Amino acid sequence: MSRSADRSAQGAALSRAVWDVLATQGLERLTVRSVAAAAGCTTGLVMHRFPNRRALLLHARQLLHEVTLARVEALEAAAPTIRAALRAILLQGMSIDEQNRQEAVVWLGFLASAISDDELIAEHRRNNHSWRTRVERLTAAAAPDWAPARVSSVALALIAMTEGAAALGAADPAAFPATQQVEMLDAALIAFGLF
Amino acid sequence: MSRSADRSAQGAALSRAVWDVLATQGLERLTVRSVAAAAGCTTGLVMHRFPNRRALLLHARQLLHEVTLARVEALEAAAPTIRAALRAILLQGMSIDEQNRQEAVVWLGFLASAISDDELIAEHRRNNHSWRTRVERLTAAAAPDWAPARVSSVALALIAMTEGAAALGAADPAAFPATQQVEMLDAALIAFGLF
DNA sequence: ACCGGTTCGTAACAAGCGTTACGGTAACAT
DNA sequence: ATGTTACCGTAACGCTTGTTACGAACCGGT
Repeated sequence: MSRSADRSAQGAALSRAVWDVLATQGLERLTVRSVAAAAGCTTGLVMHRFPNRRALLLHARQLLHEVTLARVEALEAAAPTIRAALRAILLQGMSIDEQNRQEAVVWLGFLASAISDDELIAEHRRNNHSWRTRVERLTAAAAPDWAPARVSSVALALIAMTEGAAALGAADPAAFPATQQVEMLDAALIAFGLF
Repeated sequence: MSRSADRSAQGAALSRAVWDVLATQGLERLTVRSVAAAAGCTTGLVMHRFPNRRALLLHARQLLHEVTLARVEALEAAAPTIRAALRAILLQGMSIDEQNRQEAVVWLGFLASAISDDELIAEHRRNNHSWRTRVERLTAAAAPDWAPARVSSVALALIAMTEGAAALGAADPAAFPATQQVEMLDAALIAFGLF
C-alpha cells in the first residue's frame, strides 16, 4: 500500500506542479524541466506520467474543469434559490480572489496554446459547452416565462461577461477589484431581471 | 526616396508578418525565424528592426491598438447618435468576422505571454485603460442621468462581455456565430436601457 | 533468498531557439 | 571617382527545449 500511496501522492504533487507553473509563470515557462523542478523530481518521472508536453496543458485544463465543476455543483446544491445559484456560479467564474485569478491564468494560457492545436481546442469546446448548457439551464429555470432565444442570449451574455472579467481581472487585478466585479455582475443580473 | 520607400515597405511587410504569424500560428510558433520566413527575409533583418523577441509581441499589441483605435474613432465619428456609437464600437470588439477573430487571437496570445512579463503587462494596462475610459465616456453620454457608480458598473459589464465574446468566438467560431454575438450585445444594451 | 517487473533517475541526443558578430553591398556625400 | 555610412544577409554561438534510451533501485510473489 505504501507503494501505491506514494504513487498517488507523486501524481498529486505533479498535478500541483503543473498547475503552479502554468498559473504563476505563464505558458511559455511551462516546460518539462520547470514542472519537474516544481514537483521536486526529475524530467524522467514527468515523461513517464505524461506522454509529451501537450499532455501537461491538457492535464492542467482538465484539472481546471474538475475543480470548477466540483465547486459549481456544491454552490448550486447549497444555494437557497435558483437565482442565488446562478449568481453564485457566475461569481466563482470571475477573478474575485487569488484562486479564481490563477484559474483564469490557466484558462488563458491553455486557450492561447490551443489556438493552433486541434486536440486542445476540442477539449476547450467540450468544457465550454458543458459550462454553457449549465448556465442556460439555470437561466431558463430562473426565468421560466422567457423564450428560448432570450434564454440563450442572456446566458451567452452572462458567460461572456464573467469570462471576460476573469481575463481582465487576472491581467490587471488592481484595475478590476473584486468589489467592482461583483457590482458589475449584480448590475447585469438586475438589468436582465434575474435578481 | 526609393531607399526610404523600400525601407518603409519592408517595415510594413515585417509588421504584417509578425501579425500573421501570431494570429494564425499562435503564440508558441511566434519565433524570429518564422517571422523572417513569413516576411520573406532573413533573421538578420528581423533582429535589426526588433531588439529581441519580446519586441515582436509588443509590436503586435501596439499594432492591435492602432488598428482598433482608428476603426473605433471612425465608427464613433460616423455614428448618428451616441448610443449608436456605443453599440458600433462594442460590436467591433467582438469576434464577428475574420478580422476581429484574428485580433482576438493576437489579444489572447499577448495576454498569455504578458502574465509573467511586467513590461508587456504594462502595455496591456495602458491600452485597456484607454479602452475603458472610452466606453465609460460613451456610456455616461448615452445615459446622462446615471450616477457615476452605475456608469462604471455598466461600462465594465459591456467591456467584459465583449472581451469575453471575442475570446470565446475566437476559440470556437462555430459555437459563437456573429448573429448570436450581436443578439447578445443588443439584449444587454436593451437590458441596461442603452438602446 | 532469489527473480521479474515496475518505477524512476541519469544522461544524452538532435533540433530549435534567441542572439551576436562579421562581411559584403548599395546608396549617399564630397 | 572615391570614401563613408547605413543596411542586411550569412553564419555561427551557446543555450534550452522535448524526447529517448538505458541502468539502477525497489517491491511483490514464490
